[in-house]
Formats: sequence, C-alpha cells, structure tokens
Amino acid sequence: MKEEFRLDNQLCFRLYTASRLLTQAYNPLLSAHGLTYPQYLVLLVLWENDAQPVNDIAKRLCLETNTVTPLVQRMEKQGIVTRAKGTNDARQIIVSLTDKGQQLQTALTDVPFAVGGAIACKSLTPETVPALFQTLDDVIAQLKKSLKRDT
Amino acid sequence: MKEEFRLDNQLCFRLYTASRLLTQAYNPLLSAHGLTYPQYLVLLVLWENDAQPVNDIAKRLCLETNTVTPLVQRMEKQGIVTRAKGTNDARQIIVSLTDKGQQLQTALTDVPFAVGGAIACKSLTPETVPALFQTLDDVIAQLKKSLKRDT
DNA sequence: TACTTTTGTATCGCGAACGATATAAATAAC
DNA sequence: GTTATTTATATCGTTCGCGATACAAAAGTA
Repeated sequence: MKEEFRLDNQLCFRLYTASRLLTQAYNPLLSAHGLTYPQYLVLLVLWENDAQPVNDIAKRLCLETNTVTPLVQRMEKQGIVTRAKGTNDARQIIVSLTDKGQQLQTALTDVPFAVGGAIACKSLTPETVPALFQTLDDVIAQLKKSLKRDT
Repeated sequence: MKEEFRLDNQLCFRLYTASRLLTQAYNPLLSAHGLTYPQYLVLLVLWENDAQPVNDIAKRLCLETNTVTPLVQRMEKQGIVTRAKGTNDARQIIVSLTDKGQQLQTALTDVPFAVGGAIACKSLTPETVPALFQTLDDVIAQLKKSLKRDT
C-alpha cells in the first residue's frame, strides 16, 4: 500500500469532508426558511450586488451556468428572485432580489453566528484563521489556473 | 451589508470551492479509467482494507449508507467490486475488490503526483501542510460532534 | 418463547454539479 | 452586408448527497 494512496494523506478528502459537514451544519438553519446552501450562496452574492446576470453569479461562485440556471429558476419559483432579460445584452438574464429575498437577510442574521458556534474549536483562532483563508485562497487560485490550462 | 455575510469572509464557501475544484482536477485522470472521484475514494478505502461492509465504508468516508449503496452498486456493474451477503451478520453486504479493482491501483499510480502538481503553490510546503491537515481534521472532528448532538 | 427495539441495506425523491449539446444574440471577419 | 465565430443561457443525462421511509436480520426485553 503506497503512502500516497492513504486516505489520511489526502488533502482532497479532507476538503471534501469538511465542506460537506459544514454544509450540513448550515442545513437546519437554512431549510427552516426553505433554502439550500447553494441558494444561500446566491443570496450572499446578490446581497452584495443586486441585479446581476447569471454568468456573473456563476463566476463569483466558481460554478458553471448550467448549475446556476436551474438553481436560480427554483429560487424564482419560491419568490426570492426575479429573472428578466437584459436591456443592453438581450442574451443575458438579470437576476434580482424580490422584497422577500431582501428580507431574508434579516431573517438569517443569526446563521453566521450559529454556524460559527458549531465549528468553534481550538484550531480556529483569530490568529490562525487568516492563514487558513490565505492558504485556501491560494489553492483555489492555483487550481483555477491548472484547470484553465488543459481545456 | 453585514460583515458576516460577505462571501470573502466565509470559511464554508472556501472549503466548498476548493473541494469542487480539486475534485475537478482529479476528473480527467479518473474518468480515463471510468471512475468518478467518490468511486476513487471507495477504492482508497478498499485498498487499505479489502472486504468491508457498506456501513464501514460509509463511516470511513463520513457518508450515509444511502449514498454508498448505489455508488457501490455502480462499481459492481463495472466489475470493480463484488457484493456478497455477510456470513456472521446476514444484514451486511461485504464489498470486496475484484482483480480489476486491485489492478486499478497500479493503473492509477501517477494520479496523486499529477494532482499534487496541479495544486502546487507557495502556500503548500512541507512545513505548512501538516498544520493545514491538523486544522481541517480539527474542524471535521468538531463538526461531527456538533452534528451528532442535535439529532 | 413472543414482543419490541435496534441495526444494516436498500429504495425513493429532490436538489445540486457538471459534461455535452442546443439556441439565439452579439461580435468579428470577410 | 453576409457569413463565421464567440458569448450567454438553457436543456438533457448521469452521478452524487441526503432526508425520509421500508424491510429484514439481529439484539434486547418481558
């Protein structure tokens, strides 16, 4: 059994597991408002900048448009966002928050704190978190480059 | 716009993105052999310990059995593993590697190196990686505790 | 022994993710 | 100005991931 194949030596498995479990921690908080985690991400994007085309949302979340399109369509059905043809570019679909979508920000105020509580551990301190963020950002940037190259 | 809602302050979004992109880096290497990343994880588990019940595989990967069952069924169809009723406990399904499943380890020898190359960046050094692993393991352990509590 | 509870898999349904493909609008090339 | 190419979404098919549920085998209890 080669060392490189040991599950405990895999960065990807750790990221995969941490991501899934942390998403699960969000779940009860979000589903109480009829939301999924990816839908919450779309809300975070729109709360920062309302009225964006599908493509911009996808780029911001590093997702493909064929993931974002049905995601946003479901959110439209729930009355959280509206989808309207772009005026400058008729190909674009501009996604905007409805009042309900705006108000969700207030309803979800305590979500970041609740999740922060669920994840709090001695490895996550005001001193270590910035380094962790930096590392993950670096890895993400590097992967974007690598994945772009062999397209 | 509250600071806690900024996408750039979210640990979960970073983990989610890093996990997805790193999985994408595995994809061309694995799909060349008809494998997906979760199937590769099952292989890693079985290469470490062959002939395990579905439940043990699921626990090792922090997945539910209703995710692993169909995953393993697909691998059985591909002739990578076999599924047999347990002898001690007739409820268990013991998943074992076929010859083809064993041989895949040789065929995939260079996967860890190729992925290592795709992800190599200045934030990942022999000095920093252990700390990163430790932090992620800590976060995962903490989340397991938190998620178990409110069941 | 009979009855209840727990445990191990499996099935179902839905929402992601994403590769492949389609379509219309915008842009570039000629 | 017509044709070719690129760009922005959308649709389709497959595989996860997981909550809810079903069911049989095992373990515990009366």
